[in-house]
Amino acid sequence: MVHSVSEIELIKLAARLYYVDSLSQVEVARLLAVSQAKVSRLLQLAREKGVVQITVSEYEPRVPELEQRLADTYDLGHVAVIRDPHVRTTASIRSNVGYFGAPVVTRLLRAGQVIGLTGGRVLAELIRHVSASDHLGGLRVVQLMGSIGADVAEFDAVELSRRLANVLGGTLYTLNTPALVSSAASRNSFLKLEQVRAVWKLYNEMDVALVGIGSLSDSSFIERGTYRAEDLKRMHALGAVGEICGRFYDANGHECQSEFRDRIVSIQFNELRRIPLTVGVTAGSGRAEAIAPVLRVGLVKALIIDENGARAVLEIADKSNRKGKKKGAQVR
Amino acid sequence: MVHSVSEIELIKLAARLYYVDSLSQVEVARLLAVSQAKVSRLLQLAREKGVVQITVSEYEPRVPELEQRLADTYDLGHVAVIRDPHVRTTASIRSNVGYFGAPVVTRLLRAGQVIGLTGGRVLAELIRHVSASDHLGGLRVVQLMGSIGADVAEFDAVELSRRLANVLGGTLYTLNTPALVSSAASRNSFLKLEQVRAVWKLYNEMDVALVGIGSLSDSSFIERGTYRAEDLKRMHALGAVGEICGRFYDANGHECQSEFRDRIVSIQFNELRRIPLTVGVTAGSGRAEAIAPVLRVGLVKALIIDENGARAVLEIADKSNRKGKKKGAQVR
DNA sequence: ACAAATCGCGAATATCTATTCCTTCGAAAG
DNA sequence: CTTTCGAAGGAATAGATATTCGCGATTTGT
Repeated sequence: MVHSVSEIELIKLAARLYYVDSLSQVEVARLLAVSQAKVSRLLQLAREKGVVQITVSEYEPRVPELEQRLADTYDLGHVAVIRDPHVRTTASIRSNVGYFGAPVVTRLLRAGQVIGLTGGRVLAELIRHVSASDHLGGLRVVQLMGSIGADVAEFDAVELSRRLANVLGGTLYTLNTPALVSSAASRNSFLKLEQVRAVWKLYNEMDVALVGIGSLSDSSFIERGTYRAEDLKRMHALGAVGEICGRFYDANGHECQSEFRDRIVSIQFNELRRIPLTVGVTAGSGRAEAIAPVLRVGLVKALIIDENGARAVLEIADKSNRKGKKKGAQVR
Repeated sequence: MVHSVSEIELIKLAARLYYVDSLSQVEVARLLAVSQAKVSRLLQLAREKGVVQITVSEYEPRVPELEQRLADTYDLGHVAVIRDPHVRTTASIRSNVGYFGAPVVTRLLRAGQVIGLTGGRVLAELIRHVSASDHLGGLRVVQLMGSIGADVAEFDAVELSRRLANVLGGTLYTLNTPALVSSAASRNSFLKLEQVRAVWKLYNEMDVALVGIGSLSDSSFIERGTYRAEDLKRMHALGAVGEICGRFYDANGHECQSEFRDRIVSIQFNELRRIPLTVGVTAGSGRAEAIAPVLRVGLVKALIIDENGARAVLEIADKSNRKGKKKGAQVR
């Protein structure tokens, strides 16, 4: 692919006519007596070779100020607060967090690590935007909880794990069980399965876990029919404010006792807490009450969140600071 | 059309995603929760507002060295030597000369002037590329010779004059006669027509004339059937080397005596020579022998020519310099 | 020297982008 | 409160661009 001097002149000429004089490629082609296809290729070369330079004034996709405050307040190692898009629909906020969160998360991972994943819509968006060019290799990607519905949804832990393993390079360790089984006994028999136990063992070797944080009001579990609205109402009465891996916890970050606790197939909080790096991935200000507790107790050690969500979380922190004992939180 | 801060952030984001991350507009639209149409508009704004800056490394469409040599050799006021394109077909060379020659010519013109035009394919290309944004107004555009064929071709003097008058703004003065009539008597009766005489009078007020320079070997006149190949052969035997406005001349730039001379309806050489600025527009190295004489005798005072043609003309100049008396030409 | 592989190109086509047209919404005027 | 105007944006579509495919030329390997 060597280009002669006159070839480079040709490229310059094409670039000049197209970008400066804004002729169409067909017009340029006529002028140069080549095909439009060739003009398209010439222009690509022009961009690659720097004959044409396109500079875009920097867009800052993150909000450093909020990141700093969150990191200070909850003593987090890594925080990414993703600036909200102009049009704030749930979907656009999610995909924004996914798009700009993906490279942040990717940079936390190293070749050969054991990575755990749950499901969730925001997490799904993030995984979608993990680029194949960040290939690491040798990962072991482990599913942290069973599947939510009978059918495998786009954002189930299995699907996300599979995609991550494919894109970054690594092996998928799948649980192949539902998230919620009919009884404690049933759960125990599941856990005895060789396949499941092999996965479970990896929980102790895990380097990074990526988890979604669920609220009681807007939950994938209801959408997918695993829990019913009444179930959540009851859990709420018991003090539950959020959910991770299908497990409910209260405002102090303690897991709630309930009929479900023994029927859920997923990593346990004590195991989760031992993982060196647990990254919460979430979007939307309605989640704040679910997020604050797990940050406070260190169940989640890093956070990818949207701008509005971040503000909501900080507001909660401020409130409890003002009236309660100033435990762990400090004003900056 | 005022844009808020968040609107500008939106523009930046769109530009960033499109130009830096090279997402398609549809993908950007999904991410921003707007339509693709809006993204297209945002990107346009981004370019207009300088959020995106596209710089193209300079392409030098002209060859200053050859221009200098031609100007020195023939004492020309204005010379443009247009760099040859990579692929040298007759068509691509012509359109190149037209494209880059057009602004040069336009810059020579002033509002209110009387401009004369002949026909010709290169001149046609040039006129084609005169941009409406260079509107001057008040021009009088005069046809310097009759039409070559029965049908009006793309590159007939009428058509070119009409277009120039339209684009730059001015009135068209058309001859409405054939270029070659059947007899001297016929010619005389044509010249007596009030309409024709009105045009002819303008020849004395003319500020600028744009003329093509024809060779005997490759002539529009043959293509259009005005002259036959035998005619040209005969003219060649009489010493003719070129043609301007349908009039033949020899290597010394003197008009040839011939049966045609009294039958051609076009401006005369003595009138042409009085015009303050006569611009020759030509392309192709085969024309060199026709070009050199008219430059030497000052029938043409400025030149728009392609690179190869320029070299050929200079070669002729060098040759006659070396063996003949060093009249007017100087080595630089 | 000949076959095989590679390259470069343009025609056809798939894909992406710009524009047109129309609807909606909100502000200003009546 | 109603009407009118204009701005803003999306759906449909016209128009432009990128990609695929296959062919012929050129180089490479045997």
